[in-house]
Amino acid sequence: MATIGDVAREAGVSRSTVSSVLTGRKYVSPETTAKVEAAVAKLQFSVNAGARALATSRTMMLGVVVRFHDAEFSPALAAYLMALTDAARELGYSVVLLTELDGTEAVRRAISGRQVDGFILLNVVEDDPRLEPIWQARYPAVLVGMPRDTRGVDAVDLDFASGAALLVDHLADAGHREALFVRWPEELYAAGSTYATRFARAAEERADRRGLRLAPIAVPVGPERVCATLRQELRNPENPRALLVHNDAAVAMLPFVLHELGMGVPQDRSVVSLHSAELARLYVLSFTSVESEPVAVAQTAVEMLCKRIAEPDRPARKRLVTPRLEPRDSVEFLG
Amino acid sequence: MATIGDVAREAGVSRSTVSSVLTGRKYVSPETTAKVEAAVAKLQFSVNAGARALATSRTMMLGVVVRFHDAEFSPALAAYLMALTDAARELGYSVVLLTELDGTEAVRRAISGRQVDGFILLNVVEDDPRLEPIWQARYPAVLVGMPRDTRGVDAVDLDFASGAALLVDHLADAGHREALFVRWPEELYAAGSTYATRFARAAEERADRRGLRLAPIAVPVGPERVCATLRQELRNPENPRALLVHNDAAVAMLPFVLHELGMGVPQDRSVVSLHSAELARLYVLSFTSVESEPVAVAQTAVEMLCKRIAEPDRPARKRLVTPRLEPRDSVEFLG
DNA sequence: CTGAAAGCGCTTACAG
DNA sequence: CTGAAAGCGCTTACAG
Repeated sequence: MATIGDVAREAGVSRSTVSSVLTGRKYVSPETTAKVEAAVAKLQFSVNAGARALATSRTMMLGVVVRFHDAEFSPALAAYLMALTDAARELGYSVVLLTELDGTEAVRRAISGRQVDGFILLNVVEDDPRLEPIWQARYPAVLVGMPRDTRGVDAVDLDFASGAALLVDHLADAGHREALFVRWPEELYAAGSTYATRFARAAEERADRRGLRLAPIAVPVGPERVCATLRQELRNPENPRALLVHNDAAVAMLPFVLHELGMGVPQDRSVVSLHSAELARLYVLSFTSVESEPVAVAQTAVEMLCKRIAEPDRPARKRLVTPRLEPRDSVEFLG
Repeated sequence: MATIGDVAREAGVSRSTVSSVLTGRKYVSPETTAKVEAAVAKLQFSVNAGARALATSRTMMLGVVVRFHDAEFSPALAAYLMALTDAARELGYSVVLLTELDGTEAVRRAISGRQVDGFILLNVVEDDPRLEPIWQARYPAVLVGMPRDTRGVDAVDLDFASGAALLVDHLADAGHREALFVRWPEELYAAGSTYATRFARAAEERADRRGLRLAPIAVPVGPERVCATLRQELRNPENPRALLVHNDAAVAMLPFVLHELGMGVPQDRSVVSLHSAELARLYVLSFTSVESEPVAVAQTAVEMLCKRIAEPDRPARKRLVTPRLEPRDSVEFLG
């Protein structure tokens, strides 16, 4: 492995000059620059990341902290990780993965070992314990998810409120006066999942304003039980014929259950949903929907984190990525 | 942030002594050790990862290189990443994520920047281009997937051959003489996917030996087309009534299509399948199956890589994780 | 515009 | 059993 000294010798300049062209932080004459670059190419040199980290106290690593609640159903995690990694590289950063297995400890260790320059916390919940060590160490971080109290930490998420409004309006505009609100498992709300709660609250509020009565249905965890619940609720003649779905598992199973019950969309049932974008790749989705925006959210998260690393003292920000409605003719127009 | 010097001062010893107790590579008297440990605890000291990396030329980072073929259908990726990260931490390593977006380049950069001590390549294909820079630099690596030529690199994978044998035998033992072989999209075989090819070859060979005629069915990409293909093939009266499925998308949709066609399992159709373990969490699965073992495979991969890092010159190994049959009464016994 | 020197925070022979 | 010194490969004031 070539070092900066080898390059310097090859180019006939000093090590500091090589460093200057490498970092670009100091003017170096075009001729010298060319010589250095030639030497770099010839020796296939590239900066030793550890050495640079030590000298600059910047690791150029971002820690992504994953946690998962069992009640969640999200093939989308991988999509987020890829999007984060790509966005990070765009800005010169690498991503190190931290799992929740030993939870907060992983964060603490990464901080005290100076392994990363900052953190991105995925799937944030209210009073998220991972926030504690970060907050204590005043370490740069971005939350993906929007707890009520971000404790002065930057945060980004899909704008679930406007997503909820889009869907409620879509039903109300078509003349519906009541809808089944198919929710996540209760555990998820209890666990403090921010998106579940925020969507629910916004949906209820908007429905109220638009004169749409919402009949909430808690869907249990596990594919069989999801199907059973849907079957039962769809069969119940008392239930409204419109469905507002915020539960990926239910969205996935619904077409099959409807088909099984011989129910057509939108003739027999009107359906709108908010779900993770990845779902569309895996399932037959034919409902008017608002989809999560993993790429946009990931990019925003990385950008915010990099800015925060550069300027630790700027005021904390909250950003919401606005989703859009994907119409798919799944709602009956009642006039 | 406390440094080793602060700890030394606090404990009243030299920096090298502190280092000795930290690394454990030199005997230090119990009293001195205790003093050092007290100082470490008091100052909340923990070794600066970059500095240690520079001094030892060990980063304690493992690069996990993800790539994904569009024809693949695998909510299992996240499961693999988590399992790898957990296994790595167990051995003191962190995981940095490298995506395929700029493919081989990411690997090359990580090598020349000495960012990681070794690589784990996920979803390896025949003649995988990511192998090139690794091989050139003689860098430690483990392939997850088993190409015909591993080029002297360690490799681990599920034993698809024995999985195929288990399933074929299960059908043959029940007296079936022919089966529909529901395969991955042709693109995947063409792309050199090792698991797709290895399963197919083993299944055919075993079926031959057991007198089971296999009628191969290529399933296209995309949920709608998967359903359409299944529907058509199941309706075709010429087709065998037993199904051997190696295609996660098909496994996921099959129960619904069967139900739709009013076909019962095992009365009307016998089904066995090999699929990723994660699938069972997401779908209603009721077929006798062989499931992938992400945790076992990930652990083996990490262990192999760490051994390889420790002993660069040991001969390359190939390891296959043996799967087991999960019986679910989905095969009719023909006597 | 370029270079010599110090320093980042560790580890590791080497003396003692 | 412990410590002083050199070195890992960079960057960055500071002189010139």
